Amino acid sequence: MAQLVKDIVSRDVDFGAWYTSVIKKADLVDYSTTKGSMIIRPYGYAIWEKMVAVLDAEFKKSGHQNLQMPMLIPESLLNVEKDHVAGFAPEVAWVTQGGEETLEERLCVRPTSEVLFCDHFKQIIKSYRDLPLLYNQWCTIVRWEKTTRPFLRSREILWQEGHTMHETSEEAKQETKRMFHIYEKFQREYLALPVIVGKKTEKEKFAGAESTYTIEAMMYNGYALQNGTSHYFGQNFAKAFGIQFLNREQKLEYPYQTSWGVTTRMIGAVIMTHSDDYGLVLPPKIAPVLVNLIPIGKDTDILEKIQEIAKMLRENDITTTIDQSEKSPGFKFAESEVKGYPIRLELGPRDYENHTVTLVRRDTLEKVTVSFEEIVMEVKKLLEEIQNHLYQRALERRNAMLYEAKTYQEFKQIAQEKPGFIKINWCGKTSCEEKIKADTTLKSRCILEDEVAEGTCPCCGEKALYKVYFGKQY
RNA sequence: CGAGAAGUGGCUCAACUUGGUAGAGCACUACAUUUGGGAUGUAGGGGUUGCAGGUUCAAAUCCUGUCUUCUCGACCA
Repeated sequence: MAQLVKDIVSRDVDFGAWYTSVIKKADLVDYSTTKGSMIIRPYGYAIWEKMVAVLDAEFKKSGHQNLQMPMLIPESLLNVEKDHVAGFAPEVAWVTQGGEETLEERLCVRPTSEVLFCDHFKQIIKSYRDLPLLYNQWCTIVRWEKTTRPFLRSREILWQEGHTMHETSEEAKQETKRMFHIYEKFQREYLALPVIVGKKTEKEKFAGAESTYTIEAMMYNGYALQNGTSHYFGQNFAKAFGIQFLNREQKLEYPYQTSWGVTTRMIGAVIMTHSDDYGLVLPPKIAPVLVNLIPIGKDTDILEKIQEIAKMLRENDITTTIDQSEKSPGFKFAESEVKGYPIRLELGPRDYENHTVTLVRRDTLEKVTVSFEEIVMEVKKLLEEIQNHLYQRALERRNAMLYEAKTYQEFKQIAQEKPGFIKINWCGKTSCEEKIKADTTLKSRCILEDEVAEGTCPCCGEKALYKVYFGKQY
């Protein structure tokens, strides 16, 4: 049986310490000398590259083009849309000096690029023929967060931000939905994350947006993680920036806008959802290396055979790594678990004699013995099983932490006793959200658009308008 | 940003209370023996104690400031 890894605290004992020990032991990140700026190590960055490859292809398939905008925003430009600046002002970093000279106008390091895009859109949008404009950029942004945690909340954030402009509000709204569907599908199919998609309340929506859709994931400890957003801006920014186009009726009109983004936080979500006390667990579809081959003993025949097997796997598009270090087998097994390779392949003298290898799947740590001929087939089958099993396991765990409360008393009791999300009928008033926050520290996650509210709001007793999930968040 | 805790080789910690030449285990390097769940022996390299200042004949140890990390709030992808 597998042995617990030294220095990894159990996730049931101290979830926070467990998380940081897993990402450190698996060599995903390192702390840098400035608070909130993490070093993403090659193995961690490789996971991000897998995610980027899939999403970028999806964006391009749906007609988006990549570009690169500046990193600095003049203060006057940030100030153009008042809700936007009010929302972001508390967390922007400012450049006030260039070389030895104090700048006449402060420049803010982009916390998001809406205003930069708008400033540019103003120059390039003239006619309905210029629309829709579907842009995306992969970049880093800076938000001066108070509390930081690798992947989940950093000051320098690696992300993707899509910015689009449309002729009609209907088209822009469709774009908003199309993109959160892409996110939802990606997270379900690739990251094996069961997510809840819904609309943010007025209180929680993006600064300057008309509506914000959110992808809410639930971590192992029942905490929520906002794992992607898609905003509909209507004409708010277009009006503030004076972006107009000549429409099909020969009249000047303000275009309709969206933006949407996901970040390296997704890596944190994957870890906090799937990993365990043995270390990292990665869904095969985003694992940088699928099979870790471990030769046992120094027999040349075994080493040659394992090279041959690795080659065979690679020829079948299965990424591999061979652990040829001098470490003992036990060490290699444990290390393989820490790193979260979906499958470990062991080949020792006993196996070699029988023309078999031992395959160990990371999610369940179950072992199977297969003949040389069956390796590729069995590995493919296992990878698929692991991917599905991770999703199913996460789904069951999450569903077991979904609650519904009818009365405020019941709500408070669940909030106090059980981690997870609590669904209630809600009146729609911010004051009730604030009261709930003050009483329980829970915040609204999202409004469930497909569900119809019934009865009254348990908080104030007025007629309920929405079904809403509440939960604690990272 | 508020409350609390902690920073000593890469990691985990000791020495701090009561100032007096920084120590251990793991990791690392070399060689040998080992190899189916974190091997063993021998030899070796590596720190001036987060950073800055102060007190003192003398500071890891006492004082002040500051930075970073962790926990809990507030803020947030």
